[in-house]
Amino acid sequence: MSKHITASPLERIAVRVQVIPMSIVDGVPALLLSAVVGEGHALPGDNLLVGETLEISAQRILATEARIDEPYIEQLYTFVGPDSAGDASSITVAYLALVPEDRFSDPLKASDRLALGEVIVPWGGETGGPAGVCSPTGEPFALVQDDADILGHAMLRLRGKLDYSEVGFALLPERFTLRQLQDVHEAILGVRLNKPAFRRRMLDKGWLAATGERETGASFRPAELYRYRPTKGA
Amino acid sequence: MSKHITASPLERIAVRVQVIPMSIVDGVPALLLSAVVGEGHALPGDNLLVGETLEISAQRILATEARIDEPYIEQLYTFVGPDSAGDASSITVAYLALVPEDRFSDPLKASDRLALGEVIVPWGGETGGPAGVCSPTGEPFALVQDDADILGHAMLRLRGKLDYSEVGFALLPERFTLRQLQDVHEAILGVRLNKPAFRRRMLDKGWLAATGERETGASFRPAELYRYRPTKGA
DNA sequence: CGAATAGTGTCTCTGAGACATTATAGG
DNA sequence: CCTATAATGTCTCAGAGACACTATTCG
Repeated sequence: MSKHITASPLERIAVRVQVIPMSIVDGVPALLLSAVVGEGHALPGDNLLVGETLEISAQRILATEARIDEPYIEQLYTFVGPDSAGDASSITVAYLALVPEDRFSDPLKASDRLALGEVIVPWGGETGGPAGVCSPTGEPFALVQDDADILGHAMLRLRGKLDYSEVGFALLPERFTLRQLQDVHEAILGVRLNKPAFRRRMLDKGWLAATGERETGASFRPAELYRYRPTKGA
Repeated sequence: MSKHITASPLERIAVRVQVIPMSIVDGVPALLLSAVVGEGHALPGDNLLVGETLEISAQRILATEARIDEPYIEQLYTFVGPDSAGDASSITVAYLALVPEDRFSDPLKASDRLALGEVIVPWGGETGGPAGVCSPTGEPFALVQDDADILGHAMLRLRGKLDYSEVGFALLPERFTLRQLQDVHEAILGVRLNKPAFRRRMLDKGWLAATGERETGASFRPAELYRYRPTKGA
């Protein structure tokens, strides 16, 4: 590590914002990766621009690099790492962005610089640690260590917050069936859940409003569609 | 908000690290505040120096401004705010530091620039929001909005992690009684807990190792002293 | 022995897993 | 009527609150 002799010892450095655009695709946690010239794939990211807040910067990166608008967004953590030039150091702020599955298809069709990756979590429960990514056909993507760490943090955060927060609904369309909600939970937690218990728990929380409508196109009994109803107050 | 015309739109700014040195004092969550000239009290903080990681910077600030060494330390969150000069913007990374109660007394005796503040959480459960501080005699301290927000985040984080992590033990000396552990939990959660249930839960987690020793100096039956035993593996 | 707190046994209630049963759509 | 899935009823088990009871130290 190089030491600089400066007039002021104060560190004045570039700020990098790195984003994980995540969803549940085919029942598996998945994310969008941008192609990096000659380096395979990496998380979408860019430097913070003058006048931006961190959250606005993350939204700009998502819109520019992954063509995703109005995501649910959440800060993960911040660390010191090398800057884009590679010699000096910079600060990186990692963000997690969640969207419903259907909002991944348009960006993937429109840009060949984007790739879909399936998340591989090599640890159980809330142990924590880095996570990996592979293509939908199963070939592993090479990730830099920082990206694997960020992704691991993202999965840990999701598993921790899923049960008492709205993150599960950020991964679903506005109207959804209880089975879809359960699929999302199972994908994030990496375990199978008990159906009656899951239904009871979700309905008891008061988060769900039945719409009276039912899904269409199934060749069996159609499930009722629910809507997320944010709880006002404590 | 002022816009700058620069050759590069890249934001190259100072990084500020802000720390909450927290403990449980007399059964109440408390923290150390530094005196700011002409401005009352504020959270200890300083700019990131060249070559420092964020965590090392937080430790330096704690050692320098609050005379606290080897704390349990945890990153809270990062936001864009005004820098120390007040005109341009900077990035602030907030850290939470936890120490046992007895490690607050030496710094408070040694430095008259430090003040002890008791945390006031104006919300129940895990609702979240800013928190306040008052002196041990009950007079409120004025906090800037950012500090109140950071403090609220800290309390929210503590409440959320208390039950499944080691943060509770970071607030206790190496050997402690189950009553002390329960006092810590009650102080953080802001509720009274059931004694037998609390004992069972803690002992069942396998986190505690009985030392065989007992506390001394009490005029009643002395409690057994326990030690925290980190769980290896999942 | 009295006071004060440590530590435990037991009842009950609640929430969740397991499993079986009923309900409803298309073919 | 068959099949596949939705939705629900019920049994059981585990964890936690409530409460009372026993244990142990000092004075």
